Amino acid sequence: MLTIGKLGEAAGVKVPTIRYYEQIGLLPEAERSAGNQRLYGRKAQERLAFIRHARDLGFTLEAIRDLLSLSDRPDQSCAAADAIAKAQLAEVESRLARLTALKAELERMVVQCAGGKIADCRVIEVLGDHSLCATDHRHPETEATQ
Amino acid sequence: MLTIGKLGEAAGVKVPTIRYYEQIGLLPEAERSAGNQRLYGRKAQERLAFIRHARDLGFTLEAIRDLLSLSDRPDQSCAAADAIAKAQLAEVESRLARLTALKAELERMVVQCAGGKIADCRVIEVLGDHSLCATDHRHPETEATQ
DNA sequence: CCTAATGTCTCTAGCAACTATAGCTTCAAG
DNA sequence: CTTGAAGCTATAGTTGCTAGAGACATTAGG
Repeated sequence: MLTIGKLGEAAGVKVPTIRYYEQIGLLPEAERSAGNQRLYGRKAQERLAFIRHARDLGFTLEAIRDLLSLSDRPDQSCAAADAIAKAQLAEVESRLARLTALKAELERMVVQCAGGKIADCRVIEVLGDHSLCATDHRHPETEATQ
Repeated sequence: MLTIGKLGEAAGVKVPTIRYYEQIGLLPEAERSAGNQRLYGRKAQERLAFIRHARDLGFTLEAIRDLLSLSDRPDQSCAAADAIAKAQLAEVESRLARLTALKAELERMVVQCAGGKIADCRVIEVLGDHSLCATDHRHPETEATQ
């Protein structure tokens, strides 16, 4: 059995984050030692690794909650899991497209800056006037973290 | 002079967001009408457009605060503005790289899912075991919004 | 066996950048 | 003159954590 610190080290997750996951019900309430400290077995370790990995892939905690409850029912169809992953892929692709446009615009800005005075600065000028932009990078939909 | 609603419409910014920007000092306190409603002139409109555009390009409010105070001093060197833009470009490039790796991994996951039962689902399986991954997408640095 | 240094406990508050709600006042149209 | 939209303030909620305070538990060394 691992203490919370060892578990965190093993999974690459900070201790308060583990307690937070428990608090929001993503991890079950841990067993406690005689002195009221949390103890974790292999199942908890796997579950935390799952969460960590899904977070690394950009899934929201809500999506992970769904994925976890799906993985608890191995005999069901995996269509739902597939749909969640596809949605995440679509999300990533859309952010990728957007970021690519941003990158182009920022590069243009930076390259054009001649390094003189603010009054002649392309960076400031372009920021003040979207019509100077080549691409349409106007914030298209709501974005998540990362 | 525009009311806050008209200003928001013109700039593509929601009304509470404008009030929020004023609250955190990104916009100056607006003039008020006899009935205590905010009124905005062209200068405020330009400033808001600047903020909006910079937000669209992914700059943080903190960076925008700096850029705005730079743009208020036209005779100074634009090196600082250039540096902020370059930092933002670097940030975008790093997120782009990360998202590209995520996309590849998600695609692999989704493609391999045969659409059977959860027990055989590649999506669930891969999430549970990072060593099944082709790329190393482990969260490398702290990420900002978008 | 005692002490000091960690580690863990709970609880609360904070971060970015808004968004939403409640309960009120003001304004513009008919 | 009335009604409905738009404005006002103030507070709380969102996501996914992170940081702090103050108290208890555990462990390594002397």
